[in-house]
Amino acid sequence: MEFKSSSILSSPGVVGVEALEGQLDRLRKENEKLKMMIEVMRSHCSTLEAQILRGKNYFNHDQYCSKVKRIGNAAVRNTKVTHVFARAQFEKNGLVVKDGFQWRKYGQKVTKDNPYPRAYYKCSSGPGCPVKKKVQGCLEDRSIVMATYEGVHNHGVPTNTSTATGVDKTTSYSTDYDQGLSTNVNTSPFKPNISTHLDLTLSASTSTDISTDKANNNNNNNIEEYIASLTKDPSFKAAIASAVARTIVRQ
DNA sequence: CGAGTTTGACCCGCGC
DNA sequence: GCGCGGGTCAAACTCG
Repeated sequence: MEFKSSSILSSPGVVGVEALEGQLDRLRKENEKLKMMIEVMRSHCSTLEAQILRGKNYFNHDQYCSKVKRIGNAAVRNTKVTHVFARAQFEKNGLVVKDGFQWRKYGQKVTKDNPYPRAYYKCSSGPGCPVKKKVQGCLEDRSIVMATYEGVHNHGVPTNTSTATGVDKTTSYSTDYDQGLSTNVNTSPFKPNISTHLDLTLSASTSTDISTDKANNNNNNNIEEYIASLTKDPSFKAAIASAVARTIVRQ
């Protein structure tokens, strides 16, 4: 995108108050156009973010809940069910949602409406822990997965996380896990306290610690991913093209 | 050798 | 009643 402000200001031979007022007026108009473009971008960012958070396919929370109810598993009905949208981390074993617990995989299925396999895990952090977890990738963005937790841990969060496999050594996982993540199936999983534990949204504002280099890198990665996801959106491109076209027409 | 993963088979509930 | 699909089991396999 080409901005003419600098060229206007630096153009030789422009003298006098009228000329400066003319420049100021043009700059104001230019500023208005840029504001409008920012507004368009903001509205599309909100739309896109809502789509990602509400979800398509299994990321449509209502559809997912109705599906869970339709399955009608008694065990599921009687236990606490939590749906968590999380940014997955690629490891040698595939997509991993790092939540501080140790999980043992006991099955994998390819479901009808999603080509990415759904993995089934049991908590192995504590003896006889009844908690199960299902993890399935998103159709449109493999870096995002939906994890479904069933049940309540009969033990605390493992303290020696450095020895556990699939454990995020950088995550300080407190005992408010259940309060923060174990929401009922009918409640929204998009609570602010969730996003402080898991990197659930694309918003850079969810970062809780920007004081370290690592956090800054994560922030930059988030912004890059955000930009990448925006540029993939055809409606976003159309909006930008429309705004640019209007700017050209008005000049 | 033990712990974890993979994967095909089986079970069970639901919709038609 | 039957077929479909999700969830679980368990034997085989892998890895440290």
